[in-house]
Amino acid sequence: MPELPEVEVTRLSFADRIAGSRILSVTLGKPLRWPLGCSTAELLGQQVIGVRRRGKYLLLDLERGLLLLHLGMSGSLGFAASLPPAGPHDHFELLTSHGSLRLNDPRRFGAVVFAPNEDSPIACKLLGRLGMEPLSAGFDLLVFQRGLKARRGQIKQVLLAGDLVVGVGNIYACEALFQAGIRPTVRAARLSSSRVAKLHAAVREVLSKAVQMGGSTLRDFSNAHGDAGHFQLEAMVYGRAGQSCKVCGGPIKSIRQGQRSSFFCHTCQRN
DNA sequence: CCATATACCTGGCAGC
DNA sequence: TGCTGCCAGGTATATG
Repeated sequence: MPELPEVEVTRLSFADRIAGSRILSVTLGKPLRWPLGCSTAELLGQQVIGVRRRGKYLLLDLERGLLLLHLGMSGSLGFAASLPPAGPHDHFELLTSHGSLRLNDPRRFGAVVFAPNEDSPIACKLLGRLGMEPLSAGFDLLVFQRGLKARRGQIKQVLLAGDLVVGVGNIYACEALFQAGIRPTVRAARLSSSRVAKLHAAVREVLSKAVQMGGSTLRDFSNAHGDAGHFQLEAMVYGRAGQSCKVCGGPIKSIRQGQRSSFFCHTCQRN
């Protein structure tokens, strides 16, 4: 579930409330993708300064160091003064003076990793190859254009790779390509500059609209308040194989690209 | 260096 | 009802 919009919506739903709190206890469940990388004692008593986002990572700034949180495929966070008893899929919990922050992640592709600072090896390993932030002013059209020109792969795969632009996952790659009228199988390097400009705008528009709609809830995503998102109702192509295109009425196609499903309209998305 | 395949893990669903 | 196989929002790592 968690692409950039879901991660940002999650951040917005608890950042203000947790900021300034102090960590009172740490509870670990089953192993996640990587080990925490520090003792729980190292976290106790530390103040939570704030919550930032980089790509699909949340960065919990502490007095000394930071926690990198990733929601993987099935993760979600909850934050409340008091949470229900922990279930079998709750694998990390910070009890703070402002409330409890809990990660629920059935598939456990997510992670919570401590880094002493942003230049530490572990932080560089996880964040170092990330591309431009699509919703920031730093999402430069010319850099995007040059980056695409240098790629031999298909545009959908290049978007998903995350080393040119971050945060675009399977749902929003499909949606942005539809909005830009670009077929997901086109070689990135073959896109004209006007189509690249269209795609650049489409990525921004689709992601920011999704943030406004609270993200997409396909199965069980919710923000840290427990609210579901609604963007999935706006989807033009994702998950709509065989249904009719909302623009031209033609059938939405589904294909496989790099072991993942892509959805597109053969008529509205040409070359 | 680049592009593609694999692995990680659980649960929901279609089909038999 | 219960079994099997396939599919799912991500991405580091291995392989070619």
